[in-house]
Amino acid sequence: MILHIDMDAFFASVEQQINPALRGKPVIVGSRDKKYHTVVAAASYEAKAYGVHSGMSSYEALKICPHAEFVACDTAKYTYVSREIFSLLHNYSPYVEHSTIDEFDLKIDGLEPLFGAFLEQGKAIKKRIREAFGLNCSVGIAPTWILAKLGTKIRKPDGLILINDTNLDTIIKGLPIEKICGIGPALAARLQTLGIFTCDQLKAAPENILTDNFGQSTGRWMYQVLRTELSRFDLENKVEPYTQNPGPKSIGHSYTLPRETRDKNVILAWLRMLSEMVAERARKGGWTGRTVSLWTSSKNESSIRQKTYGLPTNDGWEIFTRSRAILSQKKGIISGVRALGVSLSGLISDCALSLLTEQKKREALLCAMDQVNARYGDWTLSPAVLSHINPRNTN
DNA sequence: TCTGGGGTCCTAGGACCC
DNA sequence: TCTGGGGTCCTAGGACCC
Repeated sequence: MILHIDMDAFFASVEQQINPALRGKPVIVGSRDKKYHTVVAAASYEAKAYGVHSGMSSYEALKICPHAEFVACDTAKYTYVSREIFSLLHNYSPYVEHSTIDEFDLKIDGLEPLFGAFLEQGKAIKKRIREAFGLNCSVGIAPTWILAKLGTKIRKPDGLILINDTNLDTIIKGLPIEKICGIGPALAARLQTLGIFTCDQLKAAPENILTDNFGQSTGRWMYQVLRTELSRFDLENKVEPYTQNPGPKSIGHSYTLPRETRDKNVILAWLRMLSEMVAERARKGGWTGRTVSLWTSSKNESSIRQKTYGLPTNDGWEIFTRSRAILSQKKGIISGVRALGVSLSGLISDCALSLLTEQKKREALLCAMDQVNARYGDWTLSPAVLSHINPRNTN
């Protein structure tokens, strides 16, 4: 059984806890330190009541909710609170996972003797988080991660639900397919052309219809996503949360300019800036990477060009040089630039690299030892611990 | 004054090697 | 004179998530 926790209006709620003057008021957390030219990263439930939602431009949000309090996004703050919640959850299960900044997963099989029935466990955790942080969350409990996640989504805010074979079909009856994590606008539109609009319709769809239309991978996933029994294939295909944090696959930064530009100097200045930001973060995390990607976008189009180099780097100048080279090739790079981004992938952990260096040093050492011994006779050089039985040692 | 910024995964085709 | 197949790496683009 998976117990999935999704914090309610997380960023906005943290701000309201830290600053009591914001409590009970509509709060908009913007992604940048500007009231306009940004989008809504999170909205308090008071703001949501006016139709404000994350992702919409703050300009639009302030139009429909002019008296909202605007707060700049402070990721460090939210990360701190998130880690605190994570460590608190270890009191409830030995298996806790942290999938995003405001979501957590607990495996709760076999814990009933300690904490009571599944719903009781959910209730206790919600209460504890509220007491400790003043924050509300929604909890979904189900045999698979995807169903637990669905549970939090349909019971938000402050929800609690247990999904199992007994109530699954009742719950998904008439539920729009977009509620499933992984089915966005594009897949939903394609499903709708097949006459599939709701979760119960999706569950009733024959597997071959889904695989014929969406391929083996996505098709099988769609067939399994609303079922409680999973095959090995499905366990490998994210119906379950990942078991351990595998580290990042890429590190990137991007920036949207106030307006579109063709000025090479402006573009290069930002390229340099973004490269340094990426490099700094890579070094901080102990990563180095071989592939540099340059993303450019204008009003109507966007493109990504990437190039893989033989040697990994986390040097800002080197990343800048590589991204500038991609820019100068111009193939597919759009001329007027509104936003641009630099990202480093093909990441290798610094540790692995230094292990590699250590290994190289050791190989060089052994090679040198062999050469000396070839020239001056076996056992001229040997490991110190062997000195007392060294055939060349007359003592 | 008019849309952010951080990611992940999948697919498909081309180049290249054995 | 004519023709295979498996595997890896790389790139571009699409879809999705918070």
